[in-house]
Amino acid sequence: MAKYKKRERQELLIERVSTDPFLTDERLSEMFEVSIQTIRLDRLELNIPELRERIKHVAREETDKIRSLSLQEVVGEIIDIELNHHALSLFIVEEGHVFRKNQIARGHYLFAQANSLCVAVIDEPLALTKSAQIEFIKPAKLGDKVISKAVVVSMEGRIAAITVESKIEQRLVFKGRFEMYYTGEGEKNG
Amino acid sequence: MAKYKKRERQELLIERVSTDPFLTDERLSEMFEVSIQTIRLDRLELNIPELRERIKHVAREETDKIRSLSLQEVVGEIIDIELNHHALSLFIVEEGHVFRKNQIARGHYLFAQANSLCVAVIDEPLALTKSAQIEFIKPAKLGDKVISKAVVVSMEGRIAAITVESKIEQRLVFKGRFEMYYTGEGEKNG
DNA sequence: ACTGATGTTAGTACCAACTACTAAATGAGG
DNA sequence: CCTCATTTAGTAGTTGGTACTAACATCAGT
Repeated sequence: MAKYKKRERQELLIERVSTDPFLTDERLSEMFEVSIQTIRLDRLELNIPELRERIKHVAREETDKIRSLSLQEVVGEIIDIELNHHALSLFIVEEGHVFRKNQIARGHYLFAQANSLCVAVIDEPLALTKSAQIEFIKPAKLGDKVISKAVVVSMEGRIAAITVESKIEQRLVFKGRFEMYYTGEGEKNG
Repeated sequence: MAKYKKRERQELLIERVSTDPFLTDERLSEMFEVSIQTIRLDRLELNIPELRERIKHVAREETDKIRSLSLQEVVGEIIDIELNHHALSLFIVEEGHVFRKNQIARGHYLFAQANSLCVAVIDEPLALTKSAQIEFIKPAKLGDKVISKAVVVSMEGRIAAITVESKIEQRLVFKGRFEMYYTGEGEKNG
C-alpha cells in the first residue's frame, strides 16, 4: 500500500488543487499514482471543477480584487461620521495584515486606520497629516475587529488636532494624537 | 461596406480583447460580422493568443499580484541593513499610494515604510511597535523615490529606540522616533 | 477585360482537457 | 468464497482552439 486510501487522497487533492489551481488531471494522477479516471471520480465527488473552469474562476476573481485593492486607499470601513467633529471606523484584521509567525497585526495597519479616519473627518479639500504621537497598547490579532474613534479637538490656523482611540471589544489597543494640515475655501479668508 | 476595413477591425480587436480577455473567437466573429477564420487570421497577425492562454495569463498575473501584495508585509525595499544598528529602504510612490486629487502620497504609506524598517532592523524573533512620534515635513508625490534611514539609538530592557528619517532627493520629507518592544533568546535570562 | 495582389471564407485533420457513460478488473472485509 | 466498494479501461462527444489547403471575392492598374 504505497498509495493513499480514498479518503486521504481526496483530502490531499483538495489541498493540492486549492494551492495550485493550474494542475491537470494528468499531473494529479501522476502525483497520487492513480489513474486519471480515479482523479475524475474524486473531482466529481468533491465538486471540484475542471482545470479550465478553475483558471477562469481565478482570473475572474482576481480582476475583481484589483478593484477592491485600489479601494484600499482607505483602511477600514467608516461606520459613522460627523464632519469636523468625530468619526468611527471598523477594520477587520485579515491574513494580509499580520505577521505570519504570531498572527499579530503589523503596526502600520492600525496607524493607517487611524490616519485614514483623520483624513476623512476633516471636511476640507485638502487634508494632510502633519505629525502624530501614537501608542500601541495591545497587539491586534488575526480576526480582530478594531473600532477606531477619532475626535476633532481643535481646528485653528489650518491645523486640526485630533485624538484617536482604537479598541477591540471595548479594550483599548491603540491611541494617537494627530495634527492635520488642511486648506480649502477658508483659505481666502486666512 | 457595413463592416470595417481590415486595419480598423484589427485595432478594435486589440481593444476588445484587452478589455475583455474572456471573448471567444466565435463571439468576436459575431461582433465584427466576419467569419471565425478571419478572426483567427487577425489574432495570428497580431500575436494575440487564444482564449485559454489569455485567461491563464490573467490568472497567473493575478496570483502573482496577491503574492506581491501579501509580501507588501514590508513596505519599501530594504537596500542596506546592519542588524540592531541601522537600515535603509527605498519606497517608490505608485498610483495606489496617492490621493487621486492631488497625487500626494497618503501619510500611512510613509509611516508604513518607516515602521517596516524598524521591525526589520531589530534582530529578534518578536518586534512590535510600542509608540512613535512622527512628523510629515513635505508631501511625497507620485513617482517619488523615498529613501528611509533607521538608526537604532538604544536597546535596553526589551525596548529599542529608533530614529527614522525619510528623504526624497536629499530633502527631508518625514522623520520619526519609534519605540519598539522586542523579545527573543534573551527572554529566558530576563 | 485580364491579371495579380490582398483579403476573406470554407473545410479538413488534429490537439488538450475535459464530460458522461458503460463495463471490466481489483481489493479488502465479513 | 462471495460481495460491495473502489479503481481502471475504454468509447463517444464537447469546447475552443491550431495548422494547413483551397476556393472565392474585391479592387487596382494596365
